[in-house]
Amino acid sequence: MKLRKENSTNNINEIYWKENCGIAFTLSLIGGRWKINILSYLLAEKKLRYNELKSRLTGISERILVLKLKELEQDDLIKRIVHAQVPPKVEYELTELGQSFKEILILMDQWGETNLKKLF
Amino acid sequence: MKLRKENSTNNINEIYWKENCGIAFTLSLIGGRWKINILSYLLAEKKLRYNELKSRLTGISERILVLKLKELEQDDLIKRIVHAQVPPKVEYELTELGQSFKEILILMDQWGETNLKKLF
DNA sequence: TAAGGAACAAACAAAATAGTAAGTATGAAA
DNA sequence: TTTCATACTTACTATTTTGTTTGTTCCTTA
Repeated sequence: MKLRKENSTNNINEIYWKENCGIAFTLSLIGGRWKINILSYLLAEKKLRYNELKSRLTGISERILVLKLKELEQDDLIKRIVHAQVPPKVEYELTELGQSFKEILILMDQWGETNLKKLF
Repeated sequence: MKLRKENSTNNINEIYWKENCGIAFTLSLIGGRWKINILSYLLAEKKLRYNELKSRLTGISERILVLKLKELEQDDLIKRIVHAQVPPKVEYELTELGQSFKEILILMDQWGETNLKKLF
């Protein structure tokens, strides 16, 4: 899944900062275009199916959705619940760790909404 | 400075989310490998020269440092103070808007430090 | 007159992230 | 027996971000 070059400067820098700086560590888990959106939908709606997430995340491709869900699961921020059915039914929800982002997400949302308005 | 393709799906998605989601907007300003670190050093030390930032940001390249400082300045998060001297002296400090990130930075730092410890 | 410091700039290259399009598995319903 | 729905894979391509290297400017001091 990961194709990161073990010893690229980029990768070395990321590791260094993740281990030595709380903020960098935090950002490494929720950074990028989609992860916070996934988290905040799950925060608001508790439990969502794959397709429900897909339709809410306007513009996301299936590949990226699956990829981000996997990464979030590996980092123990979300939980994957598989129902043995046909057609398949898979639900996602936040773990306890995922829930602990709540405050940060709320603050980031407030900051964003406040400052977005200034631009329009 | 920007070489973004006006109508790549990637760019379209970013714009859509920036305009419609506070968190996405926030993240668009502080995301990436270095920006939050720059902000938090400036938050802690008030005012820093170019070289001082460079030496604190272990591993950063000059090109990226300059680029990120420019972006932060354009987004009005930091202020560039030029002293007319030779050799040059340029200082950076947070704007008021930059300062308003304080709470978020602190929370992200706390979250990170707490959860970093669990890994070691 | 040559070297030096601070803060960049420019050309190029590598790495990482995101997107596209087509295909797979499963069993039930038509 | 073919179609259908859901939740993905896979192979490939494009875009974006990050890093490397070398060079510039300007006055100052040796």
